[in-house]
Amino acid sequence: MSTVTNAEVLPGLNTAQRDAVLHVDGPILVLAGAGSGKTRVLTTRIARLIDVHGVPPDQILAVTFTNKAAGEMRDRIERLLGRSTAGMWVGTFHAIGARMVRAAAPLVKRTPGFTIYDQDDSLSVVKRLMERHRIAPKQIAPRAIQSAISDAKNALVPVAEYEQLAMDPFAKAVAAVYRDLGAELERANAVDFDDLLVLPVRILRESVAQLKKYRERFRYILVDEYQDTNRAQYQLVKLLGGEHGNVCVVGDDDQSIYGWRGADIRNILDFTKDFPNAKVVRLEENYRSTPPILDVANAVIKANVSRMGKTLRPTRPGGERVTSLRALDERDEADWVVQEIMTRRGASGKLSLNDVAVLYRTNSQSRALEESFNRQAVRCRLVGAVRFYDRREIRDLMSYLKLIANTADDEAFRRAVSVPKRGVGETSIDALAELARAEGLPLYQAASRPDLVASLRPATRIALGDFVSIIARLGDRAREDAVDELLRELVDAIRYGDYLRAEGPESAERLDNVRELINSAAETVADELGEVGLTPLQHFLQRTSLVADVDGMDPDADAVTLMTLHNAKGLEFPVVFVTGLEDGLFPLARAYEDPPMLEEERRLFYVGITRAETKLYLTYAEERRRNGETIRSKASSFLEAIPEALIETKSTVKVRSTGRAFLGSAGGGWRGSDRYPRNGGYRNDSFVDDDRPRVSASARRPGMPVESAPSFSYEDASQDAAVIAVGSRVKHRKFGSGTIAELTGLGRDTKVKVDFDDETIGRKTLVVAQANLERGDD
DNA sequence: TCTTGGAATTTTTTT
DNA sequence: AATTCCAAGA
Repeated sequence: MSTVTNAEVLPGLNTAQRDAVLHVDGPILVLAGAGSGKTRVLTTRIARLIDVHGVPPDQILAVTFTNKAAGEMRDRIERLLGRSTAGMWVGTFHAIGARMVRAAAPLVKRTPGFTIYDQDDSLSVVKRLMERHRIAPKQIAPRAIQSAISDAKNALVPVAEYEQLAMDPFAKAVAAVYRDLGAELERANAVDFDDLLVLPVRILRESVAQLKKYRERFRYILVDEYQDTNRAQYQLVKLLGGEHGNVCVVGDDDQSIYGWRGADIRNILDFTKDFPNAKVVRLEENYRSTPPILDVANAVIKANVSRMGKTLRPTRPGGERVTSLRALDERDEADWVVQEIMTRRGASGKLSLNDVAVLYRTNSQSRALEESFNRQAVRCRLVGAVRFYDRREIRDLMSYLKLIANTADDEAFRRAVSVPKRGVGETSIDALAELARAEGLPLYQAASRPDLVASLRPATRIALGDFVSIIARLGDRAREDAVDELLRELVDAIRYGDYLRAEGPESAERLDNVRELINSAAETVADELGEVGLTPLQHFLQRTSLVADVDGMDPDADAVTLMTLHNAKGLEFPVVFVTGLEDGLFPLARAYEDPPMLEEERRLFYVGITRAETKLYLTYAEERRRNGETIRSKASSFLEAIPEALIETKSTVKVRSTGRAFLGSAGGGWRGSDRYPRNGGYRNDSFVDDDRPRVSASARRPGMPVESAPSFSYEDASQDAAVIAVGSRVKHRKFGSGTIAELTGLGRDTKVKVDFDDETIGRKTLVVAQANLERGDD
């Protein structure tokens, strides 16, 4: 007896969920609030399609946001069905796109073994192309160009159209690079992340046969997290499912947090226009969180103007109030978080570390937290931050593997040929690149042509010859060998261990990472995914270039999870801390100038809140180091906007200060702000006792006259020392004279922005303690 | 070609 | 704070 027949499954579902599950043919939009059981709806629906309606698994396409979610979805469906779902395509848009490109590679002038360039790879291509077009990176940031191209691709704007629309110098520069990038990627038999969406669209648009093939194959299409799809993804869905209309999209406009990546909220708002007969189901009953948490969530999201409007209704009873915490600084905040976790663990006895997540806006915030966890010997796992595959030693070896798999990959060639150092430097590579370009060849092939390299220095020629023969030899092995075996041979051939050991004290850790890479390669060799015609190495590379941070999250080890709010999407934890709730950090300062951006930040906060099942903490610090300078800030406006009654307020310090001004700080940047003493109730006034004159924090109070002491002198300022204040004149050894325009940071962190008289120099940011400024000329 | 030390610079979020 | 950039020297 099937486990997904009406009698057994439907009683567990509410009316709306049942509506969504029972709908079979035709379009359906499921507006699923956080924690409303949408995963259950999706999995049950798919299980029923297979079991009750007899749809073969290979006629189903399910799109998820991460590979991890894909794996979980397949597992759950197979558990419901009690059998395999082999043949069903489940994966991210990018993974599915890669598969489509692989299957029709010649149509987009690639081979099935193409390389996927990550952001760093394509940025370095962009830089080189800018050089070719004589676009100064000082004037236009390479990243800006890269992201403009990415936006264009995600919006499906082709090069020709972009060129026509390009009016200003920036857009013209982008257009030039955009055009060349396409040619460059093609020549390298490579694609970038965006191409994994754009190229499938092109394939379906330009080849009737392909379109027919996929339309007939995928009779049922399901898309999760639909609010975060961009135009290209939307187009893909429309091309594949537009005809039969068996498209089920699930999303929540309140959880749209990827606008900056081209996600277009109109996709969800306009779904019923694109599919006029679409059924719409709303899931508003929340099964995840307790009422106090949902009260806060609803109160927060209510402030957004552009939303469809939806209120989460609790189904769970009772629950603790949400706690907010004010801390002194990031370290204080982190210490408190760890202690609170341990206290809760002691009190309840059955709270496992796996039940706890600590979330933050930016990756750099993880550091203080991680240190605190380590200091207090509490296990934690960090998701994101430095991705495994981004580590230098891993990138080194991966570039070899990529080059072996695809000798046209010039990015891989450039990296591989220069580590370990073998006497082929930038000059030689550039010379080789010139030769290669003249012949229209990839670097590797140019390097293996004796007639071409004849013009290079003998030493360079020999070094290149050795390199080429190593790659060629390993290339032969790659056809047969397992990837871990190949990696061992590689490490041996280039003496990578010796190289790392010569590098210094971190070599042990790096060697560990190399071993880990070899282990992970050993695990993936057997995994075929039903695709044919690729070598083990090609499988390995295709897989590793699409892994997300959360994908590698190991749920077995008992540890607290630390990650960004973006990474927390789709996850849930009994206990959640949202940290760093300070104005300027969350929401980020720039969001204040841009109302839609502010709303997106608020949605991100909403996502964070709704991750919590039983207890939510919202914390902030009065002072935090950011980019090397100490920033003082007040509680986030998001926090302030929550009705007081919903929150229990705490502070790391029990005794309140009187709020009196500091005697020692002339200019009084902190006057009126109440700072708490660190220990006990006694103010030890380290600022007053410290006899070192300090640059005041006045810069933070625009409009106030600025007075400050030069931080680099303990004695009286000498005659030559510059007056560091806004408006004063200074002289720099190299840049000449200028006027101070801005002053930031405290003590040794003090930085000035100087407008130099020489127009070609313009405005520069200098660290006062280092720049050796002299008194200016007037 | 590669090393070095000082200077300048950080886009927030990621498939 | 930490990485990346740059110019000068080996």
